[in-house]
Formats: sequence, structure tokens, C-alpha cells
Amino acid sequence: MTRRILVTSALPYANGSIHLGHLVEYIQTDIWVRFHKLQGRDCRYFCADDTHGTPIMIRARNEGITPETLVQRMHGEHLADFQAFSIAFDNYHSTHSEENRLLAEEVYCKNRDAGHIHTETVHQAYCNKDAMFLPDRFIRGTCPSCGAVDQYGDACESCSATYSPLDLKEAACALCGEKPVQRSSEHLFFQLAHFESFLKEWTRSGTLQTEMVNKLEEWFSSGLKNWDISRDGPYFGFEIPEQPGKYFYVWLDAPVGYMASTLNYCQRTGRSFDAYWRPGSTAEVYHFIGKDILYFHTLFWPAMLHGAGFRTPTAVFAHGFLTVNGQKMSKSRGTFINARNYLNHLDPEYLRYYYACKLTARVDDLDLNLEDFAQRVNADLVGKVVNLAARTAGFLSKQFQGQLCPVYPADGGLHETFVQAGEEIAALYEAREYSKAMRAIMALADLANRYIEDHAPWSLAKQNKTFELQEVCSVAINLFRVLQTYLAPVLPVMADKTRDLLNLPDLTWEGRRLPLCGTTIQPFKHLLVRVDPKQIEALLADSRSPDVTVAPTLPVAAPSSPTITLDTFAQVDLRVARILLAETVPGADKLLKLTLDLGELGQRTVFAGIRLAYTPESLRDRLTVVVANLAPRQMKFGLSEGMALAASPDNSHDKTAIFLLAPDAGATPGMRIQ
RNA sequence: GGCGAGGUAGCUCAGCUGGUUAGAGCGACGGAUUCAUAAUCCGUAGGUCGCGGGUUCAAGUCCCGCUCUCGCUACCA
Repeated sequence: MTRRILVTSALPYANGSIHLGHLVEYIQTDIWVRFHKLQGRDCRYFCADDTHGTPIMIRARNEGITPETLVQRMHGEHLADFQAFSIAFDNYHSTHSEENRLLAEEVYCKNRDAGHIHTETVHQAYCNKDAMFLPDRFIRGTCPSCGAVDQYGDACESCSATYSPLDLKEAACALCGEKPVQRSSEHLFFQLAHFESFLKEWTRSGTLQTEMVNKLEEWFSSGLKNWDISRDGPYFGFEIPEQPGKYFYVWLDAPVGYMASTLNYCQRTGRSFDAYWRPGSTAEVYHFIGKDILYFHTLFWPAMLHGAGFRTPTAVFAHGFLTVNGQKMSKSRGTFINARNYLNHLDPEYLRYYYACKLTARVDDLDLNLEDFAQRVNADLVGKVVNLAARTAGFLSKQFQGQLCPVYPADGGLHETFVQAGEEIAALYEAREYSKAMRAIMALADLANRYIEDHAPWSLAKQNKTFELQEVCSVAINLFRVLQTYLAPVLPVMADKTRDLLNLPDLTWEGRRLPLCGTTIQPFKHLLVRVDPKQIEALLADSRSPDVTVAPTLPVAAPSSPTITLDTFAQVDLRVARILLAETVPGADKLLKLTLDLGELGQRTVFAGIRLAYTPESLRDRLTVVVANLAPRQMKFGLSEGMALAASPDNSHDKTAIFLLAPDAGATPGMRIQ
């Protein structure tokens, strides 16, 4: 019986562009799906945009458009990016759809009726002016712990303290600047604890990679927490049945989007949704996700499905994060690369191949080393694989009108070896061990090149041994065809060009077994251009420039602080200080202990969270600026008697982006800044 | 500081339940070849398997300690 398989990738949020990090997952999934389709299996790949939540609502408001319009636009952008990278969804839907509303309601109502939804009162910050409850990220204020200004409502980026938004000093709504008030509200909670034994069994039944199971052990042992699934309006999302003014939290209806996309597809194509998602389904259901959303997909999601009487996924496959040149993607280094920007410079097939070379079934992070990238692609794809056709197709076209031998010649068992290797390669694809699969394929390519070398068709041509020449070239082209078949899940565009070259209607896994004989091939055209390192440089340069880096992941532009008078400012005693000594602080990863000379104010000890950006040696003896009259703060590591001033980008993921202030030459320690 | 992952040739990585002189690809170097997108083929060099102990007849492979890197996390500008 043909396997019926449903595969998903995580839904990208409609608030940002697709970047190379996202693409690890979509390429990994797409390869898997294409592999199964190549095998003739009934495999479908569904995805959608994740569209709900406050950030979308606010961004739309800022742009002066409706959320629906925003979401529609992003849907188009995302789809265009995916198509350019040959990510071949069978359906790309949206969580803002009737299908999703119906299914989210069903999931909710069935859980509710089964007693899995409880009500709790929560206290939250509320903005009277905007008439809405403020998510933590939409409240800015002064950190109650360290006094840093303009911090988010949940955590201080300066001192890493975490707190409730209600504890924030001088809290202000990030949208309008008004002071929020505390207001209580009834929220709905999904009783995850009800599902503990079910989840323990489900997660340990071979559905997850061992690394994931280990991670889940941590969560099980610390106890499953119930999950707040409602938000008060205004909120861009679905209103909860019989709960006017309350909406599903975006993470509730996001995974339901997998089902909604399925339903939308099935309705369009006359298939059975139930055969995928209802109990008794014999279909296989797989989710590809990043390790960051493990909790949602291995606890909440199966529990919700189970509670609502749906079937649960067959397996969840997690992958690691992408690093570029060994480091986190960074805008300042130009390694935060958007899909669109990549497309402006490089062929998507390069990236698909390189990722395939690095992907395994494990949750390891994956490094995009750009130098390695160029070498690998050029050496393997152009030098080994494409070259096979390039060096033999010409003979066939010139001397034989493109015709292959009518009977497949003796090749010392090479073709059979290639066909046999397909079993192992298929198993590797299935197991998501793409890196091993690529190695196996390239080993075959080496064999093929050696064959050509040994039989030297160029010599045969000179000796007018036309019969042998046609044989050797026919063997080479047939070996090339098998290789392209094996690479087809990874390189669909090249596979298509190969079909054209060989005048084949299609390329299938089974089809590789029978060599091509007596058919003709088209004149050879380049199948892939080699990577020019200059293109990579240009890509990095473009990614570095802010106008091309379209990554609007910020929920809103940070509001400027309220206007103050000169008098207020004058209360801050800013002084020039010389760093006499900078030392690391045992037990604190971010801190440096600074011993400062403030001139007439004497020496001070100040702890500064700049360790990730500066080495102690680099700071010794340099001048900087400190707040001299800041209340001393007793820290775990000692008393901090002031604050060193440094600039850092808002909301940056780059922890090394810290820039200490420094006066121009001539300033001396103790000078007042005014 | 806590938790997790990891440190194997210049680079990217394999090395299963411990067992002959530690492997692959790429790169480098030397040679061959010229059909091919300076591609291909043959060969060479290059590794204290992070460091130090221990278990064992035998350890990259197990145990302990340390160190460094990465991720998450933590009362700490």
C-alpha cells in the first residue's frame, strides 16, 4: 500500500521576511518531501503564514493599514521567496482563514467540553488611551532592579533581571507613552497537567529524537504548567466562542494552521481531511520544526490534539540554528541575510546543496561557512557532477547527432553499482541524513569521472574509434542521469535541466534502473554557473547596509522618551572617567569590574555589562563617561558606584554590539559633562 | 553560576556497543592529461584525536577533574 504522508514546516510569522535561518528548515523539509514524491509516494507538504497577535496588529496600525492587508502582503512576499528557493508546498495557506477559525474553535470547544480549560484571574498592565491590555513587550520603563531606562516589561536588557511589568518603574505604554494601569482580567488556561501521562508516553514512543526527549525530561521534572490561551481585545485573531472580547492567543491557532492548510487543500482537491487528522487515520503526519519551538510542538500541540479527539503526529523532527561563519547571524557583520537579498546575488540551488551537505537527523546547529560554501559547490556540483555531462555530451552531439548507443554497453558493472547505491541513498534521505547521502552521491561521481579518465574518449575520437567513443559517452551520460536522479530532491532546477538535456519526460527513483539506450540528447548547455567569491562579498556588503536589510521584526519603533527640562537633565552628574583597571568578575559572564579615576571625585568601582564586547586589556587607561551620582547598587559581586555609559542597538540579538562612550582628546578625568 | 551540546588534519565533518600503522571530502603541494565551466586523474604532505589523571592487555572511543567554544538560563551595569 502506498504510504500517505503529510509533512509540515513551522509557519513563518507574518511580521518578518524570510531569511537564511528560516530556509534551513524549509529546505530540509522540501528535500524530504521531494524525495518521497520521487519514490512515488502520496506525500503532501502543507504550510501557511502565522498571522495573528499583537505585533501584527500594531505594525499594521503604524503603517496605516488593516492587519488583513498587511497579512495578505506578507503572504505574497513569503510565497515569492519560497518559490524562488524551489520550496514546493502543495498548499500555502494562512492562519487568518475560515478553515483555521473553524478548526481552532473545534480544538478549543472539545477541550473545553472535556474539562481541560479553566479560568483564572490575571493582573495585567492596561493602557487607557489605547484601550488595550499591553503585552510585556509593549511596555517600556525603568528597570526596578538596575535603574536602566527604557526597558521592556518582562526583562531588563541591561541587567537581565526579569520581573512583572507591574514592577517596572515609570512604566509607559510603548505605543502612546501613557502610564499603564493595572487591571485584572479573566483568562482561559489550557490544563496541560491533565495530559502528563499521555505526553510522557507519547514523547517516549519513538516520535522524537533522543536529544529532544532529554530536553523534555527537564520540563517534565519541573512540572507542566498550565497555558494561558486567551487574550483580551483588541487583538488580531479569532474571538473565542461564548467569550466575547476574548481572543485565542496566537500560539493556539498557529499549529492549528497545519490542519487548516490541509483542510483548504482537501476542499480544493476533493480529498479527505479526516483521513489525515481524525482518529483512525492511516496517514503519516510529520512536523519539521526548529529547536526553539519544541515546547509548543511536543507538549501543547499533541495535548490539544489529544484532548480534542484528533490524532497526534507520527513524529516531530527538530533541527538546530543556523550560524554564519561560525557565529550567530549578525547585521553588523552582514551575515543576517534575507532570502530576497541572497537571491539578488546567488543561485538558490547552491544553498540547497550546501545545506544538504551539512544536514543530519540530529538537532545540531548548522554552520554556513561562506568560503567552504563556494568551494563545496564548485568542486562537487560543477567540477564533479555537471562536468560528467559537459565532457561527454559534446562528442555525442557532434559525432552521433546526440544519439546514445542502441544497447547499453559493457561498463564493468558501473551502472549496476550506481543503481545499487540508490538503496542506501534512499535510506539516508528517509532518515534525514542528508550529509551522508551527499557524500555517497559524490563518491559515485568520483567513480564516473575515473571511468571517463580510464577510457579517454578524447583519444578514441582522435583514433576514429567511433563505436567505442559512443559507448563510453553513453555510459557517462547514463551515470550522470542516475546521479541527477539522486540529487533531484536537493536540486530540482538542475533536475529539470537534466530532463531537458536527456529528453526525458521525468526523473523517478525507479526509472534510474533502466539505462537510456538509443534515445537522443539535446546539445549541452551549462547546468550551473560556478560561485564567484565576489558574489558572496557583494551579498555581505548588501546585507550590511541597513536599507536592504528588511527585517522588520521589531514590534514597533521604540518610542522616544518623554521630553524633560534642562533642570531635570542637570540632575544627572556625568563625568569623564579614566579606566584604571578592568577585571573580569568570576561568576558573571557579562560583567567587567571597572576601577575608575574620577579626578576630584576620587576612585570608584563600577560594574559594567560590557564583557562580551570588550576585553579588560583593551579598556585599561582609556577614557569614558560615567553617571557619577547614581545611587550605589549592591550587587552580588560587590558595590557598583555609578554607571558607565555605552550605546547599544535596541532589541539587538547581537550581544557584542555594545559601544562604550568616549570623550574627544583633551578631556581629563573628573570633567563634568554639561 | 546552572543546564545542554561540543572541542578529531588549513576548512567542513565521519569515527557503532573500547581492539591492527586515526578516516573522508574540500583546500595545499607535486606530477599526468586536455574531452570539459582553470574542470578531471594519479600521488604527497599535514593530526600530542582540547589538557591532565584514572580504569583496561588495549581508549579518539569508558570514568574523574580542568579548560575553551556555542546555545539556553540566572538576584547581578
